[in-house]
Amino acid sequence: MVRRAKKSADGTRKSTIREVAELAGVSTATVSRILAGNYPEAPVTRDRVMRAVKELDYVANVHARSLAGTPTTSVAIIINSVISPHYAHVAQGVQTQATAEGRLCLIGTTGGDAARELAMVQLMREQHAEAVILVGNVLADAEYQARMSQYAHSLAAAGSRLVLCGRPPLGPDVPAVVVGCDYTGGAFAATSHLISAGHERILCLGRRPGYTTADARHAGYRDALTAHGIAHDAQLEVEGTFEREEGYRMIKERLESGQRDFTAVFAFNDLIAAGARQALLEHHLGVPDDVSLVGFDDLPPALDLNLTTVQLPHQEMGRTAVRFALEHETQGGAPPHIVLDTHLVIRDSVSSPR
Amino acid sequence: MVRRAKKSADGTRKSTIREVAELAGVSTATVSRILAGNYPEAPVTRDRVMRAVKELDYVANVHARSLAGTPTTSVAIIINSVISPHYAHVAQGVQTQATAEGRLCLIGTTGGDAARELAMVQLMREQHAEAVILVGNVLADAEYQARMSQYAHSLAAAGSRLVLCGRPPLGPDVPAVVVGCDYTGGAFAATSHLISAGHERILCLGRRPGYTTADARHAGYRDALTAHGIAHDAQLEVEGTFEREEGYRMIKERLESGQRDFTAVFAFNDLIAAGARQALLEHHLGVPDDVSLVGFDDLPPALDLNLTTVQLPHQEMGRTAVRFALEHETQGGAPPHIVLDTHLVIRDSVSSPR
DNA sequence: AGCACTTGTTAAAACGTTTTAACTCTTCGA
DNA sequence: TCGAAGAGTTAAAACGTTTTAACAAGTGCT
Repeated sequence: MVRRAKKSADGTRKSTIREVAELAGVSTATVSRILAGNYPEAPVTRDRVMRAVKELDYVANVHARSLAGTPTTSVAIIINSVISPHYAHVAQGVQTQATAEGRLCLIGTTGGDAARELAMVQLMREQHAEAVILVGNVLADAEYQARMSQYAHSLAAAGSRLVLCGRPPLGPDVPAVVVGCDYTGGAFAATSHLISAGHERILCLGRRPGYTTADARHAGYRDALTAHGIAHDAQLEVEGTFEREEGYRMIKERLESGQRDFTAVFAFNDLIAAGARQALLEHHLGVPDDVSLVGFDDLPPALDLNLTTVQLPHQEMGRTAVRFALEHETQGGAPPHIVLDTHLVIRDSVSSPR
Repeated sequence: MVRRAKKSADGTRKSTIREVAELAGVSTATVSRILAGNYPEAPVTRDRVMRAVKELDYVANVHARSLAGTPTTSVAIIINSVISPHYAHVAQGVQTQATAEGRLCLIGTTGGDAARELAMVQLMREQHAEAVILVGNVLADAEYQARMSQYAHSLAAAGSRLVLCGRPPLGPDVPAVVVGCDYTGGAFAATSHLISAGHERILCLGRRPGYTTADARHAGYRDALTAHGIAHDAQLEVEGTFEREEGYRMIKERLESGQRDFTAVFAFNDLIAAGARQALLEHHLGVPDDVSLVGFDDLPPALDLNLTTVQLPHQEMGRTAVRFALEHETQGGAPPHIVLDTHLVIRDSVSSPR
């Protein structure tokens, strides 16, 4: 019996493999094989099938396909926000590599909300994403450890894989790939650079105890001071988040209260540096003539500000995350922990103190 | 007969609705209904089922579900690159709205390559995305018209919908939603602002005949000159793409060849403005003291440069695209064409000519 | 001619859901 | 006491692929 194509309400008519088979006068198995191209096939049949496919504008139904065997391969990335340069760059790396490896890229944003993160992870798990990449700054407390372990196991149970990008690793028994970056080393280099120029009173902006990325940078800052025999001064370590407005606020508040007790500023990211610079300028302090400034990230604002900063391999992190997530998939063994390098980019925002 | 859960190679064990049903001592139909919650259900049964679901950490298989009825709902966005601020903002809007409407967001990048765009559209079509949103600058020639029409029909045939975001509309018979922005009006306002300040020799940067976004801005520029009775001078209209380096190049080449024949610059986007500004500074021309500068987009660099610019509703465009794509889905009628407004943001990069 | 391959094709059984139609109890009104 | 209506549940039929196992038909070797 000939099965007729069903017309749906809106007049849409998706063609099925059956119709193609009928039109070509072969079985569905043959069509499937010819399209997959992994079986011996007679040129004549092949032609007939291809012609039918063209004619019907046939596209295989992914859902049916996934169900039957060939699982759809996609990689998911979950970030705070697409418009933050750092996340955008990592996402670009993930997207590029995913495409290169023949995978589709799903993207979800959380706005920094742990509940939405959880929901997203669930969603991606339902979608059977091959890997779920979580990126970003986070409070690394016990609650975090527990939540991530749960994600990792839950995903592993569904045949997927958790990747932490720029987040602290979990235990060795937890099945999660970790891709990090030597933040501490970068901060050490940045601070050392200022010290070499003769600075000793270096303000650091963006301290946020408990948050991994901030902590790592702070550690590098302290290490550099120690290495050069300079005592650290807690008064010079200002707390704030990683946003432009915060950089502005931190400097502004300090200058307005008359604390002009530093000759250089190390901002924990370029956005903070941009805000800080604006506040400095408003107080008639030039960069680098009056105050030296070093940032972190080397993202768009840096170039316009002529900012000496620490370059991070943002895109490379994304690419690496995908690469290892998929590679590791096939092998067994302990999940890898990769650490990428950073390097200082010297522009024109540092000079010697007067 | 009791079917046992299959163990896959890596020890993974996804639980099926069958197992849940067995554990709860009911049929799969009941489990499905209780989870969907759209049917009468006895509290006792409900409890048993929910307990079983919890115990097995059961998550329904999307593919099976889509195949059987409830189609998975996702929205796809295809852009040049995630790291370009404009695209990132639109993508953020799409992501936000998609999530708000309970949809997943797929993302693909093309790098500006038409072939990859085609491949992406195919891919999204296979994925049964409810809507495919194409955003960005494009050469609006006949080939474009043909390609887009093909996309639109192909997607419509698959029950999906094409959305053009910041791209020129196709014919009225082509099933594509168009979300645009009043680029011409914005450019008119920007140019008028310069003219009001007393400028008559206004350089415009980023001309690119045939490319829609550039053309629209150019039209606004010309209109403003005409409206104020100033004759346009083709010598003042410089060709270039929408990148920072190009802005730098355009000004640099001009100044190095001694053509210091303008008092103001209208850059077709903020990146161009950033590059232009750098070149101006290198030639010891201050902004706005020596040369006035207006940009377009109001994206991150603008704030740091204190740039007067035209604000575009980037995120709103993304949100609107999703909203109309999904809304229109249910109704019939001609596909909508929405045009959003722009407005001038005045900062400190314009002054009167000396 | 008989046998063992290879080549090309197919019918039918998965895959894991949702949904249709049918079935069994209760309950209630007449 | 009967019949109808409703509540709760289920067996079985989709959904559109891939894949397994089986089967023809052709080829070369003895």
